[in-house]
Amino acid sequence: MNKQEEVHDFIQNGHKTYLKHLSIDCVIFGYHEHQLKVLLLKSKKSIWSLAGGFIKRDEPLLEAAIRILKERTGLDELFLQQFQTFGEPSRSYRTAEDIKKLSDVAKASISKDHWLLDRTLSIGYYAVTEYSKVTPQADFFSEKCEWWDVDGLPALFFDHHLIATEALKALRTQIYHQPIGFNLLPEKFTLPEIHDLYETILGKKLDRRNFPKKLLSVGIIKKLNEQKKIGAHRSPFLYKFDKRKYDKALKEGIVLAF
Amino acid sequence: MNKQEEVHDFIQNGHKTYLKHLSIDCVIFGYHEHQLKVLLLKSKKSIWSLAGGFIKRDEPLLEAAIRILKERTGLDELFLQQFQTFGEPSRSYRTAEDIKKLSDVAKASISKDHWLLDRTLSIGYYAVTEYSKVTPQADFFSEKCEWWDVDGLPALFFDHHLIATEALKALRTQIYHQPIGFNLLPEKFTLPEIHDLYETILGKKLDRRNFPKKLLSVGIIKKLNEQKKIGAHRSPFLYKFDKRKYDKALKEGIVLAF
DNA sequence: TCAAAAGTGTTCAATGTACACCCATGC
DNA sequence: GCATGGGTGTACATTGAACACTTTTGA
Repeated sequence: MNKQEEVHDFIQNGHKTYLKHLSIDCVIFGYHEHQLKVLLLKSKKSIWSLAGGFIKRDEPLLEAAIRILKERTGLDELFLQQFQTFGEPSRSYRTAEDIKKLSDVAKASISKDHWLLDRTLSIGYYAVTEYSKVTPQADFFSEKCEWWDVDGLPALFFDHHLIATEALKALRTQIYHQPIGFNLLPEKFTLPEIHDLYETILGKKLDRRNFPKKLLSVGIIKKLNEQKKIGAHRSPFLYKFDKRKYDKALKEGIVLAF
Repeated sequence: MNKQEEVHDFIQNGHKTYLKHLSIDCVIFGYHEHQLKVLLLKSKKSIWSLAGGFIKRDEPLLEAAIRILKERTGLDELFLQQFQTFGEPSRSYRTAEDIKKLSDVAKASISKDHWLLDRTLSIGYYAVTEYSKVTPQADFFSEKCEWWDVDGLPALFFDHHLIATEALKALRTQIYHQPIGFNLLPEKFTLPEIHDLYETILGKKLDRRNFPKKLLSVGIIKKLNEQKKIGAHRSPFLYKFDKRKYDKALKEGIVLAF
């Protein structure tokens, strides 16, 4: 199927594949060079939106989120977290006009009870990734797929601005209580690297000398006897996560104060 | 409509009123005399379950949760919190047999595509209430409605045991970051009363002298110049919440350590 | 030898934790 | 006067926060 056929098929037959009234929206955060970004999509005739999708009739919820994420980023094994379900009735009213923008299906063929006109609740997930790992890939709906600075998002579809804001809040709360970094950093990483990750996500400066104390004392990261060559400067030591303690902290929660 | 007719109508016509594939389950926690309980319902031919319900086609999600809660407890203005959405496909498969148990509708009238046989995702909310304020009230499905000790729940419907466990985890996490007590305690309450509330929810002893320090230093509670007569013992002072600071802490979050 | 980045430890302040004796009340 | 429950403060330990100079590296 070519792209146009795919869209057409989705509009005509999606209701046979997907659950009604429900969608998933993923807020995909990417960090890079001290910038926190969100991956947004845009279709030709429409506005920017989060990476979203529907849940297949027999698909586990988490698998659907992973699938949607993979369709957008090509990555799995990201840090992925359900954080809130959005259910205002007004959040999602589409018009036949909106659907027509998706493809050149004759407007007449969109009946009043078309499945895409239904009220939709959306289950919000957020993900975090190192953004150079991701090749933004527009899917069959979308023309563009780009990273936007979290502090400068454009006008967004529906309530996606609210979803993005809540996701950021949830991520920043979470980072004080769960370790983060596995799958976001290389297997062996330096203190400046992980320090940067935390500063970027929290959007604030963290003292360079105090920062690693808690992670080390909890045992989540371990210093290795190796250094990384970084060119014209002093070689930083490499560290790695202690997966056992990391997972324990993930499960039981920790209290960090930065 | 009498009860039997209501059930019948719900089974036959519910799909016109409610959203497909979606439900809400409320884990209603009640505390009383240092015991933390959960309100459970049981229908005649079935098993114990959480207080659940469906979302009306144009009803905001939160309103639906409030409505379901009110149907069960007669109370509104409870501490009510969305915490997770459950979406395993296997979580909710009913059989025509299950539906028949709800009423004496002829089994033959339950077609294979009956709306109650659909896969259902459930949005989990929890609530907390002082349990003497609640008159457990069986609804039109249920025969019994009782408080069960959180540590001794019976076998539960579907994945309701998981939902209850996750709710308790969420409540216990939340209580370290948001104030709780408003609408759960009388307008004026004593330190022993609020101390008891926290001990009951957390399921552990908290030092009587250290406990109020943080709440006082953050200004969430204020000491009044009045005492409560409690009979044969020394009269404890009354306190009340500073609603402005309470709400601020609710919104911005706090860090408590007990 | 210089510029850029990374390594490292101490002091002080705030917070958390442990702990026990006296007081009020009603019977 | 006694049993019960409530009121209260201090000392110590832990944690967090602030802060600057030295070392390494390659150009």
